[in-house]
Amino acid sequence: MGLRERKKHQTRAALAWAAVRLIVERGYDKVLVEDIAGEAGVSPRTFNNYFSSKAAAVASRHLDRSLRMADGLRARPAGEGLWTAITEAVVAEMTPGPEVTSQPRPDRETWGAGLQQMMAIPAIQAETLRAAAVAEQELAKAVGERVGIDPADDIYPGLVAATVTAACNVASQRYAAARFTGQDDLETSIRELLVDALSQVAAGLPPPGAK
Amino acid sequence: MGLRERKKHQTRAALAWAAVRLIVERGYDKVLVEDIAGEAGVSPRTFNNYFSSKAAAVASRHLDRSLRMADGLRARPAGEGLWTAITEAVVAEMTPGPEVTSQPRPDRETWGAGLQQMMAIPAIQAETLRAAAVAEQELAKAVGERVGIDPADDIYPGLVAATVTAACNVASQRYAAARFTGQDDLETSIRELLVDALSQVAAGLPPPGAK
DNA sequence: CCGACGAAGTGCGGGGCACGCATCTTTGCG
DNA sequence: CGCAAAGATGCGTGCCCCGCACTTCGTCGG
Repeated sequence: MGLRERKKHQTRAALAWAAVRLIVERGYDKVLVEDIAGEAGVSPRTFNNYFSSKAAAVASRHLDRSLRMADGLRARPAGEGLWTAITEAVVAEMTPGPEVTSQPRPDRETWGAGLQQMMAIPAIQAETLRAAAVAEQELAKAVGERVGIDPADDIYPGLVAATVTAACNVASQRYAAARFTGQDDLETSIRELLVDALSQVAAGLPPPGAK
Repeated sequence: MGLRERKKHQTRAALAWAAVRLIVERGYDKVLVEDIAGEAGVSPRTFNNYFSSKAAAVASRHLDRSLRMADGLRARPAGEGLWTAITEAVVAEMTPGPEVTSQPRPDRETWGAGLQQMMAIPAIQAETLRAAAVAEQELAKAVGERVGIDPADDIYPGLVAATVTAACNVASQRYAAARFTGQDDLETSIRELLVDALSQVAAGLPPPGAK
């Protein structure tokens, strides 16, 4: 990869990160495109060469993460069961790294509150969901490869991908909600939430004694 | 319901419908808010009293339909199995009424092409997904009522709702794709697609001989 | 090594859009 | 019949998104 492409990725990442950081700190409508561009050291016009909106910049991180899930799934050993492979690939991407968990507690709470504010903005929700939908296509391909079914021929890979995405959304939502409730021994429990949700959908969600 | 509220609903419906019709006919960026408002016999400013954007107006029909699904589920007989009830409620809302199927064939194809164009616009996709997500909450409540589990206590209702929504999305997507492929003996097969997708997710999507 | 090519960054300008605010009109109710 | 509330409208503003033209700088063939 040449210098050119590397700089491009750097700029993209800088813009996306700046967008998230500033918006979490200040609130969505108190951050101008100008601010984000400035933070990343480029002109405002350039921002829109990378992202079609503020919301898209924020969602791009989610998109990238979701795309890495598909890659992660492809990287799982071939002998592994489908749902085990999926669960591992998902958990690997959804677990916060040390750059988060090593933050001092009060900072993390401030950040979490800001994050919730941000995710409450309709435009952000919409773009985030769209990002998930885009990545879902890629996930469907990866699932198709693993089980040997072309997504174009059979609905199965698409259904698995959609279901996995849905389970992730529910789990994250619940994770965020629990934080608000107060209890936050959740550093590990995001994993548990995901494992639980995925195993339930894999098992087929039977109605009566469902749990 | 007083006259006031009825007029409000009328105006809302007129705006939403005008938005869809004009955009399908002309293309998203060749329709101004002004046009939609004019079509509905209301001032441009009023449009934004009802919808926060063009895309939101379009998605509102999807939102309403999805909300009716939750109501439809509540209306199913109590003895009926959960997934049967869900399937019926979903199919009831997703089946196009006679006002569509009675259109002359060429008109319907033109309309379908325009619809696909519209659904290809990122902003529309995003808002549509968001509408589905909002309605999903309501669906989760309805599921919770039916199985006697509070969505706040247990993840199950949320998972069912999310999974159902996902299955619907996959089915519609596939329905639209098939139309593009040329074969359109699909008037009934949207039903079959839904039944198939829902039964698969209900059964748990086992990997090997999945079909 | 160099020169042309093409991709990325930038500045400018315009068409809309979303919304706050003040005002006018309609509705429902006592 | 008249008034309080809710809705519709008009106006003004700040921002956004993008098209276009121009500059800058990696990249690659000769």
